[in-house]
Amino acid sequence: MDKLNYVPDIWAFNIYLNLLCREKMIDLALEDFHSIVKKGRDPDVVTYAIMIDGVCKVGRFNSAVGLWKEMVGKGLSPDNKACCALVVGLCEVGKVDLAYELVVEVIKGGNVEFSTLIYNALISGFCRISRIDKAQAIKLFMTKNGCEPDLVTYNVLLNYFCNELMLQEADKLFKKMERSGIRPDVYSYNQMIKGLCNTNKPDKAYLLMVNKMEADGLVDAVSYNTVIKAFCKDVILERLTSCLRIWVGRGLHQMW
DNA sequence: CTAGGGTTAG
Repeated sequence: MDKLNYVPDIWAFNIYLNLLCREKMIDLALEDFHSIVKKGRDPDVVTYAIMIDGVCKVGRFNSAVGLWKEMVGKGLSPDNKACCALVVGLCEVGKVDLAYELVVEVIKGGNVEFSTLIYNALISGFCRISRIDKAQAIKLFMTKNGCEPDLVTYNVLLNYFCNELMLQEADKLFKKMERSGIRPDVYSYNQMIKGLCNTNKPDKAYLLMVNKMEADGLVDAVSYNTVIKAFCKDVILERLTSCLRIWVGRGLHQMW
């Protein structure tokens, strides 16, 4: 095309840039991206989404933020996919605050319909930095905006509650999920098992696994590993305490 | 319906 002096239209450019990004040839992609303007074509939202996704995938988050600001600065309105590229990319490395700060206006603007993906990425990001308040607020917001929480939304929150040993909350959420017509999957159950094991109830975890999960065909290596590890820990703890009891009972600790 | 993407566990 260059030889023939044709200037590719924006569609051709985007397909080409996407290919370069997929091949991780980011520097070349950026170079050609900048030449778009020189050749008289204006990058559009798709171009920016491709580039933002591409730079995030190679860990260049500052470039992603720069591209985003450039896009907004040009008066382009980011759509669902552009937002996803930035949010998913930034949340993956724990920069959820920055991601939220950048897209919050777009989300609250109400002009764009968002997929659950973007909400889930934000909820997961906030859970990871223990901002459950923020995560819950986003869950409420998505429902209000006509985007129902899905299996992943629930699993992300279950993961949080189980990690924080808030089992009653986890239980409540689990039931709520079932009431909403969402069938828990292996992830959901494995989170519950983890919660039970970490609150010293490996027997309950075992029963859940054998009775409920096996029956539904929802059991995998993670389930068994979690329960086995908990049982092992219990046995070790039991023996350790009995050793210590004898040790103290004989007054041996006073010799230290 | 000419292009861009995928979030959660041991």
